[in-house]
Amino acid sequence: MIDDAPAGPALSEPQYAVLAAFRYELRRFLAFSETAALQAGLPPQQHQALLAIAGLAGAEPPTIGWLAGRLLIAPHTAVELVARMVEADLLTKTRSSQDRRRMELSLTAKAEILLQTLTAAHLRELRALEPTLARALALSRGGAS
Amino acid sequence: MIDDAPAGPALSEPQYAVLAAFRYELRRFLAFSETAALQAGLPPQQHQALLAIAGLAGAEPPTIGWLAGRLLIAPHTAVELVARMVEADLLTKTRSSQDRRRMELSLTAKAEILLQTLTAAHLRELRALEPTLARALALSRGGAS
DNA sequence: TCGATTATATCGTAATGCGATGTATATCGA
DNA sequence: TCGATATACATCGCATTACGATATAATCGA
Repeated sequence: MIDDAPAGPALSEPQYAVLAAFRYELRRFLAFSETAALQAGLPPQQHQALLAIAGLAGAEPPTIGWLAGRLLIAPHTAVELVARMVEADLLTKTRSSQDRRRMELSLTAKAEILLQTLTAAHLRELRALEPTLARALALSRGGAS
Repeated sequence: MIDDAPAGPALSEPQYAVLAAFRYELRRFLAFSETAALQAGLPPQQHQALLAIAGLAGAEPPTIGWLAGRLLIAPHTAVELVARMVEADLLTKTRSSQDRRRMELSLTAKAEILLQTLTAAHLRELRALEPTLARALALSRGGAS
């Protein structure tokens, strides 16, 4: 085996266990979310797009580029995502009159209904998962020297 | 707009904003993790497999089916993942003598070195991100009736 | 007004997980 | 102990989705 660490102090086994547990809980939450979205008829990434737009408090209307930033995807990937969502009657896309390069996005009534149900379910799940997640998170924080 | 909810009580805008913020922070952590793994030369899912195995405290040696359970993927997907990792000299796969159906997995020295560096970086990142994540998590919990 | 930047769009490609299915081994009941 | 069933791993083809490279239109600064 290896006695000495090549890139820092040796990590104890509990640190791997704690981080692994945190990632496992994260996966479970994300898996719940994906399943819930799919059961509602939404590809998971489309659900995230709806949530990001609905959660935008500011006065600025969301655009494709803004959505890409929130979802951490490339702008041209957001273009394709939005095209699928417009096709599915989840978003409307209108060219901005101020800046004719921009496309302003807004939720359709269908999207709002879907998102409302999904968000309620997510908040319930998060309340159930929160203690475990918070504990794993706290352990991770305190786990290293 | 919609005054009344079709599937439960109406959700206020702040609830969308809070949940959206939580998911955004989650994405940022996961994006950090993927980038860190790739920079170390590991596909992200292979990194997760290494972490899951290293974090296994029990005496039972990990198998392909066990790994599938921890990663929340189908068993045959884990088969393919493990095959890629054996090919990349990250795992060894030996048939169990107790149950010749099972394949027992263990990390190679190369994998241990990679994982140690990655885990240290993740724990650092998690310490930095923890306040924001914990706050978003707490808000989500308290956000619904 | 011209070059640089920004915003969106298109096309081909690659990675990865799944469904359907197959094979070997183990286990349980009569 | 033999056959039915369950378990564990494996293979193949397919679908989804994001990316890289690239293109076009609109805006902005000097």
